[in-house]
Amino acid sequence: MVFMSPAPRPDEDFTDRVRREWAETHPDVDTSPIEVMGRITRIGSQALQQLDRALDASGVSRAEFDVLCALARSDRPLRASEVTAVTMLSGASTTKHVDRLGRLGLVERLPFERDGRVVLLHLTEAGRALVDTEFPQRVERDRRFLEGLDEDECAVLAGLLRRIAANVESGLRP
Amino acid sequence: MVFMSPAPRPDEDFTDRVRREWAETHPDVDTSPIEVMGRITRIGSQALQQLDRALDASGVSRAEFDVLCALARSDRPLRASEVTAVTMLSGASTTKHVDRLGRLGLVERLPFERDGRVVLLHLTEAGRALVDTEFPQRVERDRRFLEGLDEDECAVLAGLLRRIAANVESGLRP
DNA sequence: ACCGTATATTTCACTAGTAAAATAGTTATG
DNA sequence: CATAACTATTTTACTAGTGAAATATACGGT
Repeated sequence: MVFMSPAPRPDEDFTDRVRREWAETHPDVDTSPIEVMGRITRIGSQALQQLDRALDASGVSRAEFDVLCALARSDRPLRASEVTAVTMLSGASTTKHVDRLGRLGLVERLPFERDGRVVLLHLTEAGRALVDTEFPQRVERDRRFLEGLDEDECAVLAGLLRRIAANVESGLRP
Repeated sequence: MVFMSPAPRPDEDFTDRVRREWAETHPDVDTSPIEVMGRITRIGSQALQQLDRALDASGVSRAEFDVLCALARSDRPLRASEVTAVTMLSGASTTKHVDRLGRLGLVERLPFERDGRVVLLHLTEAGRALVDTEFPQRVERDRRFLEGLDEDECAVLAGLLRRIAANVESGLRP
C-alpha cells in the first residue's frame, strides 16, 4: 500500500492511465480506440459486477434474473431457445438456470403441442413478483450511473452507442 | 427523460426491442437508463467475446493476455497484487494465470529483496514478442468497432463515458 | 528481542459456464 | 411409410474463476 500508484495524477482515470503507459512504452501504436472501447468494456464489467452484488439478497444470480426478465417482458411463454438468444449464454446454461428457477418455484416448463421438442417457459406468480420488485430497482441503479448527464447528453450518447452496437453485432456473425 | 420512441421501428436494435417490450408489459417503469447502460453492457460483452475468439490462435486466453499487457506497458516488473488490481479478477486468478504463463515461458517470477512476501512479475522476451504482435491487432479490431464515427464524435463519446466511468467506480468502493 | 497483528501470495474446495455428445421429436424425400 | 437429415433441449465432462483458509513474511509496540 506504500507505493501502489507511483504517479498520482489529478484527473487521470483508469483508461487515461492505460493509454499513457502504452504511449510511453509503445509510442508507435495509436491507441486512441481505447479511449472509447476501453471505457465501454470497463464500465460494462463493473456495472455487471455491481448488479451481481445487488442481486445477492434476492436469491437469484444475474444470469437467472436475466432469464426471469426475458419472460417477464414477454406477453407469451418463450421457448428455451428464445431465452438463450437474449441472454448471450449457451443453451446448456439456459437448461441449468431453468432447472434452478423451477426448483425455486419461479418458472415452469410447459410442453408445446405443435412440436414435442420445444419447451415453453413461463413465470409463476412468484417469479413475476420477484421481477416486479427487483427490476425497478435495477433501473434505478442504472440511472444513478448516469447522474450528472442531462437528457440531451444521454440522447447523444445513446445515438453514438447505437452505431457502435451495430458495428459490433455485425462482426459477431460468423 | 424518454429519448427514443417506444413504438416499433424497422431498424430496431436489441436495446430498442428490450425497451419496447418493457414499455408494453410494465408501462409504469421509466426504462430510459437502459438506452445507455444496456447498450454499454451489451457492446462490452460482445466486444470481449470477439476478443476471446481472436486470441484463440495466440494460445493465451483473454485474461492471460491482460496480464501480459499490464506487464508490457509497465516500465518495471509488477507485483502480483498490482497485476490483480488492473485485471478486475481475483488474486487467486492471477496466481493461476502466472502459473500457466510461466509454463509457456512468457512470464517469470522474481523475488523482491525488500519484502519476501512479494512476487515480482516480468515478461520474458517471448512474452514481449507476443504482446508486440497481438496488441496492435487488438487495437485495430477496436478501431473497426468505431467505424463510421468521426474524431469529434469519438471525443464527445469518450468525454461522456469518462463521466459515467467516474460514477461507476465511485459506487464500487464501499 | 518477542509477540501479536497485518499483508502478499498460494492452495483448496466449490460454482458457473461451455462444447460436444446424447436424446427426443420433426420434416422431407424416395 | 421408411428413413435420412434436421432441430430443440438436456446431459456430460471439462475449464475458468472465486472466497476463504493456509502459508510465509513484515512490522509496530513494549
